[in-house]
Amino acid sequence: MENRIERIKDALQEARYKLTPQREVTVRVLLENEKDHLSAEDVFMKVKDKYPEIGLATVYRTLELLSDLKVLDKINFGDGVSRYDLRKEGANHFHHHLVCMECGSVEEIEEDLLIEAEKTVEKDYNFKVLDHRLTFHGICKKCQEKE
Amino acid sequence: MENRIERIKDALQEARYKLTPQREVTVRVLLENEKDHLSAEDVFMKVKDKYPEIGLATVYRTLELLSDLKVLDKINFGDGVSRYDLRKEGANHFHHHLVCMECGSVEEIEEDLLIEAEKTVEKDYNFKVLDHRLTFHGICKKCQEKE
DNA sequence: ATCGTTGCAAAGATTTTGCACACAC
DNA sequence: GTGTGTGCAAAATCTTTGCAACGAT
Repeated sequence: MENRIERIKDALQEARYKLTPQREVTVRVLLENEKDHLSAEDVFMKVKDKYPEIGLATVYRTLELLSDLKVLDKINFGDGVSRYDLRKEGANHFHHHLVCMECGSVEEIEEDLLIEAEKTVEKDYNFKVLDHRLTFHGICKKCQEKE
Repeated sequence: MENRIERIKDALQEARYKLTPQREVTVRVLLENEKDHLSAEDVFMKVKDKYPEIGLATVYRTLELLSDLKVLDKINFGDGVSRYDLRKEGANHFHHHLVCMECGSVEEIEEDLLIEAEKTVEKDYNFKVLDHRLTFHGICKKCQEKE
């Protein structure tokens, strides 16, 4: 945990930004809720518990900054809000998501399912792949069992 | 073209909705700009050329309706707006996209790259896949040649 | 006459920006 | 001191909703 904060601090400093208290609290919230795909508003409320003086704009600015630095990925599951997802340590590909259409739960998959698909795209379409987004929509295990 | 409008009319009527003039103009605009991933505002402006009395709210309502009927897919490439994409005739999977990070162009891929990946997800994660979204981010052919 | 549909305007929700002040080096 | 970073409020953007009027059956 502290280790990962250090890495993020390094990433900020490399780009000449500081790890201010506000930014550190925001990062901690993201680390503590790594599986939850928080919206900016979600992050703001959780940060506010630990650091009540913070403003919403600062949270937005921090999230945008961390997205630019590729510490975070900004994702969108089709409801009106952007959500933020920490990039895994050393992961050079973005992980995939399974979104349940019944209960709305989101599961993450680390396994890279796209190795072949990327080769095809590079070869057949002359497109240089740098990143990808893959989301499956369907019914999760729990909701299948309910029926 | 007329053929496809008839099919969409059928889809509407099956769900007890009418193909009003406003809706028809909207559908025509979508068909004529099938490759362009228009935003609601884009659609509105193009519809307005043909049917100046239309209101923006009607366009939004039509787009939402057609999305519910699975005639359209609502997609989001990370800029602030939702875009709408006609589902291909008889396509039971959503096509994929190649988004160029240089010039912003969006290319479509019809080929299904996810057959194996879906099997993996169904088997290893017990997740029943009903649909998917796959977008590759990278550099398109043209922009690679420029460099 | 009923009921879905529309246009307009207003409201809502999310995100961004302007600006004066605070803080670190 | 210089310049980045912050908080607040206002603005901007995108989308949805309320409501009276319209139109087809």
